[in-house]
Amino acid sequence: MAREKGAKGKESRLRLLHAAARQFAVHGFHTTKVSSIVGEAKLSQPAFYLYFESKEAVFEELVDMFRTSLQAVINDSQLPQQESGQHSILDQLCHTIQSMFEYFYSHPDLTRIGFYQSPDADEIKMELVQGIEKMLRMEQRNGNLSTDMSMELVAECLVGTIERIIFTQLLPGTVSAEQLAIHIVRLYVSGLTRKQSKV
Amino acid sequence: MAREKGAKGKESRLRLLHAAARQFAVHGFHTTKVSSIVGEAKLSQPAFYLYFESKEAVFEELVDMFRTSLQAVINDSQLPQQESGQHSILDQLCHTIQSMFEYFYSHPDLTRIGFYQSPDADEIKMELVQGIEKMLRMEQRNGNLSTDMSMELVAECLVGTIERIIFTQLLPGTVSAEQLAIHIVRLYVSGLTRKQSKV
Amino acid sequence: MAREKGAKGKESRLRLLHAAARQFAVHGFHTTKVSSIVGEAKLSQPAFYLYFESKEAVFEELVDMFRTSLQAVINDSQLPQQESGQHSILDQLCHTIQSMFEYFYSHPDLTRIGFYQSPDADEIKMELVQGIEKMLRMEQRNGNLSTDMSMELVAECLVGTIERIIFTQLLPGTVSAEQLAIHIVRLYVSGLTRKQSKV
Amino acid sequence: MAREKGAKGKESRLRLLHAAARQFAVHGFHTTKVSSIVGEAKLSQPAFYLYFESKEAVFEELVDMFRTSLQAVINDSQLPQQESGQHSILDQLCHTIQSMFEYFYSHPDLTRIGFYQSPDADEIKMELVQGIEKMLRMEQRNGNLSTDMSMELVAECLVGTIERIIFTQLLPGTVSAEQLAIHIVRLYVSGLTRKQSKV
DNA sequence: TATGAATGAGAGTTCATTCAT
DNA sequence: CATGAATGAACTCTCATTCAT
Repeated sequence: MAREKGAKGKESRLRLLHAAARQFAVHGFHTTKVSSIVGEAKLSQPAFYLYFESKEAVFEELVDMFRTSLQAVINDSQLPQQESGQHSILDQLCHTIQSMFEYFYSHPDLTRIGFYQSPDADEIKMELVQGIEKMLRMEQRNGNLSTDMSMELVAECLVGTIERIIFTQLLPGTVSAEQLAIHIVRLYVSGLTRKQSKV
Repeated sequence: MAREKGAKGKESRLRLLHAAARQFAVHGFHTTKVSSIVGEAKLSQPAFYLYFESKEAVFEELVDMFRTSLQAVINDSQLPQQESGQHSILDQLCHTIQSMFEYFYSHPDLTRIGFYQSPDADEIKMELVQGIEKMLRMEQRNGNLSTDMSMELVAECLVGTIERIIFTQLLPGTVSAEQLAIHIVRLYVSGLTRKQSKV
Repeated sequence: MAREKGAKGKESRLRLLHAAARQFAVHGFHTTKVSSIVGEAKLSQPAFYLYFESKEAVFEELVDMFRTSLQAVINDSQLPQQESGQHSILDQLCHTIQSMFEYFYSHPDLTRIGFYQSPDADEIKMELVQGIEKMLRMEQRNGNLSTDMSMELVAECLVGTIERIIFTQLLPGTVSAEQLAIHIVRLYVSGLTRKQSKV
Repeated sequence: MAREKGAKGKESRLRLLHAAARQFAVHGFHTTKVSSIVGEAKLSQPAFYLYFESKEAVFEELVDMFRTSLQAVINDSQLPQQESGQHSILDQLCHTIQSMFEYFYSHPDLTRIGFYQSPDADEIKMELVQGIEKMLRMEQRNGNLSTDMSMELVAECLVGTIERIIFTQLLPGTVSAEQLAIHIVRLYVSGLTRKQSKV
């Protein structure tokens, strides 16, 4: 199976993958018919099975792509050099969130699939929570954050926020990734009370 | 059709409704088979159609129940009249959220359906956002909240948080509705910075 | 599955079973379509799955019926009381073979399936060989048979003969079960040479 | 189409033929996929259609090879001219059967196909029956065989035996072609009764 | 001579839904 | 009020076969 080698084959596979992502994102797994996928990809149904084992298999492939990319984004964005100097509080977190938002924004279908449609969604979000929790803990250790809240709970809250914001603000294009990241971090850091925040 | 009256009929209908809620909550709409619903309700398939027009119809009925109840909870919890003096900031919000959490906790299946499974989930959450936004605006007008953040955005963030917290903290029973409400509101009001809040 | 209880259900199941036997016997497993089975049984395709798990399942059920019945025939026909007196040589074998022939004749479809179409055919025939070998050994011990041939080989030969004779003589109705049994046993006992046999 | 000439072409064709024989012998016609045949032959699917019209066509070609060869074996082995005196009874038959066994043994795949898998199997066996019947009749006319049995029936019995013995004794290599031929003929000629035969 | 890529046709199976009782 | 029995419609997947190179 999947003996394809040449450029044409790879292109067809990609077309199918994109079409599948679109359909799954919009209609969900069950409502998406293989026939619509191949329809959008302008191929016949058997062609689908030339490149994928089953409808489930493509779905999983897409979910894995999302999952892997998301992890990569988190890891890669963690790099910004921690200089000795005064980077304002939580720059790191803000930067990571912005990077994630940028990824989500440029992969809306995968994001919808990975966050909404997949049975693994919970797991994926858990991983996200853990990543964020780690960052929060670090800041906490650095003395930048209050010690009387469970950072795990805060991370959960933040992930919930992120998740929702993606679909109501980011993907519709209402607000930019950067703005969104800034707003959210400021909110979480300083809260809603009058005294101005410094972020 | 066949508007049933007797007690037995009503009971059967209820059994089906509960069974459906359970199945939908656990397996989602498409994966839930009418046969499993009637199986759990210890009735036959035709009996199902004696009480409901279709599989979709029960689902919608359940979603509507959730939607309506949620609205009621919001409205009812809004009542505690603001007495004379200084009730600590955002008591109202905290109370509302706690009431909601209590409702969610006692109706986990409906909650899962209304928040996760339903195509109307977005709408329902929007309504929730609006309710919360209204409250936040009021506090803002009362001078209790910073004016340099969009209360709409904050409401969105808060709803995202609530939504996630329900499934990871509340329903598993890890934290009580009251505690959860307090924590969340404190987080949103005071933020994560060192200086302790008094909420 | 297969919740059928009433008389009508049982009758439908039987109709399907017969139709399946017919179709499998004539066309073999792969060429037989579920659509032809239900066609012959005057039912719709879903009805088929009301009574059987799959096309393979019916097939196996039929094979098992054949296998079991065949064993039963062998066992039951082994009973004829061994009197002290002179029952002519190999009466027992002859009687068993005749009983088998009678069964085959009255269940031609099952026989075709069990002997020709089933992947288990080899096993079934092996069982048959063993049954016959046992009888031959008994006669050998009784001093009725030559000791310089492997009874296992003879049993194999005999089963081959039986198998073929069924389809070319018995089922077409050319020769009766009784006549056939007598001829075969006589042939195997006395051989083809001039000196007359006494059977 | 495309009557190929070159050596490479002929070799590819042969490879396919062998692969097909193997696959058909093991899995039967329907379960054998063209893809497995070309897989075993290390060629691509279109290559298959370069040399054969269809899956059915190869199958028929193989069956025809078997059928023709078998006839040839029978005819050729009939040659050993009956010399002067008393060649022991049924030497001819024994020799023919041995020749056939030798052919079967060296062409196990074709044999399985021609005897088991082909729809023409019945016809092929009928031809075999006729060949053997002719020989038996000749011996009968020569006064070597009893006259009170139908030689047609005996031929049928013998073919059944041969058929089975091939797959349970010959092909597994348990017994040699020569030994097998001797045993069988002795059995059919002298039977199972005590008085020893001299064949 | 050979193949990567593609497809038409069809099979088995599932499921929500209804008929007859 | 309830069910055993049945079905229409649809969907996923397979396979022999061909096109274009």
